[in-house]
Amino acid sequence: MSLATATRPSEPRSAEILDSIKGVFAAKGFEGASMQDLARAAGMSAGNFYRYFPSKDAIIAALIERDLAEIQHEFNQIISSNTPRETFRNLVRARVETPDFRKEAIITQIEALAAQKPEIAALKARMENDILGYLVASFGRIANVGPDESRQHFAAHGKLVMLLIRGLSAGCCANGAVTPGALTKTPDPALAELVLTMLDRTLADVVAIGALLSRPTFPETT
Amino acid sequence: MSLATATRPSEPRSAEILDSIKGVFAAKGFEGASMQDLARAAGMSAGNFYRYFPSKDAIIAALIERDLAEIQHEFNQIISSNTPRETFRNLVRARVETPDFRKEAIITQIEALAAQKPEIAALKARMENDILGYLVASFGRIANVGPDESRQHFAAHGKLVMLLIRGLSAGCCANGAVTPGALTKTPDPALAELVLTMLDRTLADVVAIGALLSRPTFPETT
DNA sequence: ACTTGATGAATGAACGTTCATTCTCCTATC
DNA sequence: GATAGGAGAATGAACGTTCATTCATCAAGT
Repeated sequence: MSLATATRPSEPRSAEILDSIKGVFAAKGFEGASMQDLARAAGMSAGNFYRYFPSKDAIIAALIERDLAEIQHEFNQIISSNTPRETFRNLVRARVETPDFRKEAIITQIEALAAQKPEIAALKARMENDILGYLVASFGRIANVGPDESRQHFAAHGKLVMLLIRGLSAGCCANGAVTPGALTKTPDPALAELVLTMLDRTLADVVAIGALLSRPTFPETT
Repeated sequence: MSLATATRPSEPRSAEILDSIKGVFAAKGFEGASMQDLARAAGMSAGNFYRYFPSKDAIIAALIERDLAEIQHEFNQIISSNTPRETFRNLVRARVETPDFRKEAIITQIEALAAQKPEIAALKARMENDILGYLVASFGRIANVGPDESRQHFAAHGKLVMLLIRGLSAGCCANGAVTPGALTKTPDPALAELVLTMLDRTLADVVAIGALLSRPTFPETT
């Protein structure tokens, strides 16, 4: 029976497969990695691979989905923390000092793919929008500001933070050798320090704006 | 006589062709654009296209080369200016407020391609290195500091500036529609303002460090 | 024996690149 | 001025390869 897609394999198995193929995408790029490569990395045949992902595009879609879930979990830590600002800073520092190179390389691929495949572009847009939402919510929590006001005043700050972190992490993937060992590069420490300073300044700005909003003595802050 | 590669076409013609195909690369991506697409955009046949560029890779190589020349020219304006700081800020502002979307989209493609083709990775590395060199030289000029000291103290600042500008410009290419009209998007003005603020702060930092270096009262600045 | 999981060769489309051929236009000769 | 010759410019069909995807077949468990 080839119709009706036989049976749907288990969810956790798909997650395992995603883990085992991340490296291939990171090293060879989306178009550079053939389905044979991916199946081999997953330890199965090309045909069987299609029981887990209906197409090549679906693989990156799944990767995005999974990343998004992880990120959401991290932000939940911040928002539910008693010391949100410290929690935020710790998570940022961890991400800045030891970035996940494969993840960043894959995001680079997704960015390029978005020009070619509208579905990927939509996924990417949703991912960025979601992350921005989490960031703005975190800022609201840190600055003690309601959701609406937070979104209104901190959206640009959120984008700036995304820009800084992504830019720093992407920079250290500037490899050039296809050798997998070259992916173990750490970002320029001096640059990382500067970026952290900028992040601190941005957080300070956010808190200051929040303080102004709480005391509506000068409501002219358009 | 097909041997001896016939004749080498003129340089300016190649530049014209690059102009006419930039949009195709930006809209469809590097792998998404076929040689037929590119030839059609250039108004010639596929075969004739190869008289101008020996391979698909060579096209992006040429694009990088040309961009680099333009950028070098802009930085020469800064370095040879009597008011380098103002010139710098003006050029940055122009780039931030009206980015060249096609150019940014192509850089996104190059970044993804670097994972796949070592030659492109090398070109990309050279491009980034050159731009960093120009930035550091500009900072040296602005802060009145020699080249060696500039390179030693301002390298990270240069990388930060690259990160900020590239991140902002790349963000507004977050299209998703393949429709060419969608490329006419302007960056979030609030974000652009924040980025400019960050750039000003960085420039101020650079000038402050330069002032410290001129007066070697406290040489402990490791 | 029958279902389920897995295989990997086969398929067909798409692509970069090549090349035999045609077209265009300039020049030299009458 | 008209014509023939020839060289470079341009064409587009064809080639060989690669690759995502499918499917007939097999293996193992019950």
